[in-house]
Amino acid sequence: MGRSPNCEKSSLKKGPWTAEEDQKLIDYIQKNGYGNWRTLPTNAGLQRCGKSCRLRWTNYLRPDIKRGRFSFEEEETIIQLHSMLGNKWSNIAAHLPGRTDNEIKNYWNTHIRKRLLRMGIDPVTHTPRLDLLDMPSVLSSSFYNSSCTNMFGVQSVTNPGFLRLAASLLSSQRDQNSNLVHQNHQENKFGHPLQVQENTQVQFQNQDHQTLIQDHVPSCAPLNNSTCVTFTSESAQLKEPTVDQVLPLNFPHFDQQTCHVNDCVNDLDRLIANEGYQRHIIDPMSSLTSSGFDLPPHVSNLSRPSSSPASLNSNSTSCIINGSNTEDEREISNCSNLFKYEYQEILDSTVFM
DNA sequence: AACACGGCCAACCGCCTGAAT
DNA sequence: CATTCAGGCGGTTGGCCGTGT
Repeated sequence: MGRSPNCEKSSLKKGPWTAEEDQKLIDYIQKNGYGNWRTLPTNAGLQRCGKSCRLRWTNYLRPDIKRGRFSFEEEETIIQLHSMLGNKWSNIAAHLPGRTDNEIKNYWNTHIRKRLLRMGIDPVTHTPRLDLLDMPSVLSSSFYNSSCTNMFGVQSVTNPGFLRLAASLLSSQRDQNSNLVHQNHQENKFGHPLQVQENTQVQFQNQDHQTLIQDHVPSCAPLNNSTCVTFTSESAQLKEPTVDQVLPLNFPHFDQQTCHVNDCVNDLDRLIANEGYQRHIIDPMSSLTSSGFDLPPHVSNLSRPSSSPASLNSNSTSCIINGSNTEDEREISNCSNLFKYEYQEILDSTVFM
């Protein structure tokens, strides 16, 4: 004979927990720990199944649970891990301290999954939804055959640039109501006042489906000298965003409030070593056109180096930047270099969006 | 003000695996 | 070794709540 049943008592309560029940459970676990869920309800004076107590504790009452909105970093982590692990919520939760598998699962189903679908990204495979693309033209293009197999091949599942783009776009959508940059004057880490241009609402609409992305695009520029990372919005009136409109707000290493690049050196090395980033930037326009790819209008806009944050030079790795001191120059240089790598990845991805 | 609708999320359900008996 | 269950997991549900009409 095996064990005797424990959770089949009809007298056991179900449904929402009361504050009194919560307190009983908390008090008991604080005194005795939670080694045996089977006997816990009886010992704690609860008319609940042990399983119910365990769920209540692990998903809600545990003191180390983090509440509130998911951060951009958490969202990006979820997307990246989900692309590798699938619906392994407990494994994903193991990488997000304070978050429960249930919470992550709920957040995925109610937020991320829906927005990925709206963006035309398959939430299961993390690739563009093939049913929404003009596949004959894509597959017949020499550009696809020569340059972008990573978008639909095996590598596409973990393509860091694409996943980052997806996370960034999700974040920008989420944050648009959060008034991220609504002050007219702010200071960066050097004490320079930042000029925040009037927010620009940009729409991005895919011709094949009704993806609509609204984005508030700030522009940060110190007012009093030439040391700057300027995010011009010269194409603010375009219907679709250019690279510099997409990146500054969503750039994962970039602190919008302070115009500070976080952990850029380590990240640069990591990106180059592990994620296939290159130390040079291609000339997007010539590369695409020479391979016979018919550039859609918004990609043409993306390809203009002059619209990039630090005057991306298509023929070299250098940027035209003026700085007032060493720290500023290093900061700006790191920032602009990071933008180069992102720029190329974003471009690769955006061609198919 | 009342109603309908949809989003959110805590809690439950059902299944699987390893351990206890 | 067979049986049974606890614990863990992913999927699903139902009630609450905010928003739009």
